Amino acid sequence: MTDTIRAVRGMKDLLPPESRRWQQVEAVSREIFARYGYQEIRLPLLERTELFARSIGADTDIVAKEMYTFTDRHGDSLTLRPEATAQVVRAYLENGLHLGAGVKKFFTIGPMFRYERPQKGRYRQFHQINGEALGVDVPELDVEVILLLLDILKHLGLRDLELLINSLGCPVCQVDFKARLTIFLARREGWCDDCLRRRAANPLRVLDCKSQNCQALLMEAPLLRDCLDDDCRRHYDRVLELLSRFGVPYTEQPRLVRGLDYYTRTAFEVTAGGLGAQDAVAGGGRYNGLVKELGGPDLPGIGFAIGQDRLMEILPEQDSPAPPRIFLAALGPPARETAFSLLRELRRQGLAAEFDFQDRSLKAQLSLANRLGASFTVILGDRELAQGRVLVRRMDGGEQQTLPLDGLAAALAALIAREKDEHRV
RNA sequence: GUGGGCGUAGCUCAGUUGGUGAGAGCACCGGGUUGUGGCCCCGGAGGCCGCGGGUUCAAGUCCCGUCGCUCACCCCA
Repeated sequence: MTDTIRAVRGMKDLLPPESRRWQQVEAVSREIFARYGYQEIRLPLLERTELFARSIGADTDIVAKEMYTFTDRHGDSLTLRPEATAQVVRAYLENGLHLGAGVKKFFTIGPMFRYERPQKGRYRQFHQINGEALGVDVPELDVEVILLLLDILKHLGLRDLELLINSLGCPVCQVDFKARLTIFLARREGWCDDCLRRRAANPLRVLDCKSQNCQALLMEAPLLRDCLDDDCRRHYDRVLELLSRFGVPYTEQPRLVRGLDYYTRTAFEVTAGGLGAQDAVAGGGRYNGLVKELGGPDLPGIGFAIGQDRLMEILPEQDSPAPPRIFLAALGPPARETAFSLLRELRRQGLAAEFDFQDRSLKAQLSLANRLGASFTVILGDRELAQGRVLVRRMDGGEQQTLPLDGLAAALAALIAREKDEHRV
């Protein structure tokens, strides 16, 4: 168009009716979180840059090139959060939540920011639903987190999801593995340019290169799971055992590495069709070194993030019935006066009511009522006003009845209640 | 950052080898009912054809540039 101001690249307006579906997704999530004993925390969108630099890893793409970072008026370097886990840990420590014994379980929902080229399923402002459990490192908790995640997705009506899982081991295993992998990578020829770069910076990333050629070369690469020490091995085996026992289908993905440096042991991803190249709807894993890294005691943690924008893309259609609405159609100034008062009265009764703020013909008003999905329209003109009555029109059939203006709110409430009962049957 | 595709009405899109007046469907407004919605019929409003430059007698159509959107790479949710 002309030079009207547009939304910033990679950021979108969320409009009705879609906004309603987002609310529904969030409501379902909250309900399932509550069932599993996870409580909501709401966190700032802005943090000191150092928090992310230290937790996510200075060499990761997120930190190296994707953060929205700026200096505030005080000279502090601040960053719009690119992910939630680091923040959750920060809040956990800052508020002394780690001091009590046992597991602490949280969830948080909100926007994250990464400066990337937008594409399908990837935006500069995107939205995550996060679950985090801190303080205990037992395989049962890993399984709980995965079950929780799958439960949410299932309650949202998603099917045909695939759970990919791997163990990244602990830092000790990783040192061993990286050494072996580095040797392997150096001995082979034919890596793509990106992998040559990764080989130097972070060899683990070579593992999930999408180039067919590199994947072929990787067929004989050492596997993380062969480098796990006894504890990590036992932990991983137990996770898999429990998943099997609960009948949760999974696919072991020995080359699943994930792009944040803090992951240890269990790492997982949920993928779905229909998302294009960005097919991960959710991902997560254990982060046993993170709390300590951020200055706290050596406490473990595990969590996941659901990509809400991607989730919305694959959500099955399901139209929720519109709430019953009453529309007030008024003809002429005196009737409009009465109608406006009546509008307030109906709403005070808890009824959803609306009227035409433009003074238009009855025809136009009924047409509006129809568009809004009103179940009843109250018609109020001079004739009705003179008799102290109104016409009440059912919008689905068109039958009309006359009701006294006195006590109209209660009468309509009764009508609506009966309506609801009938729908339930 | 790199590459492909696309920018015509609020939305989805037509627009033939460049050739009188810029179109359709949906949505919107009005009429067909003196005070009665949906369906139907009639009418109306709404476009610097993304922007700038060039070629040409003539550009929505061809060329260059630019901005934007989109998909993909990188990487992740």
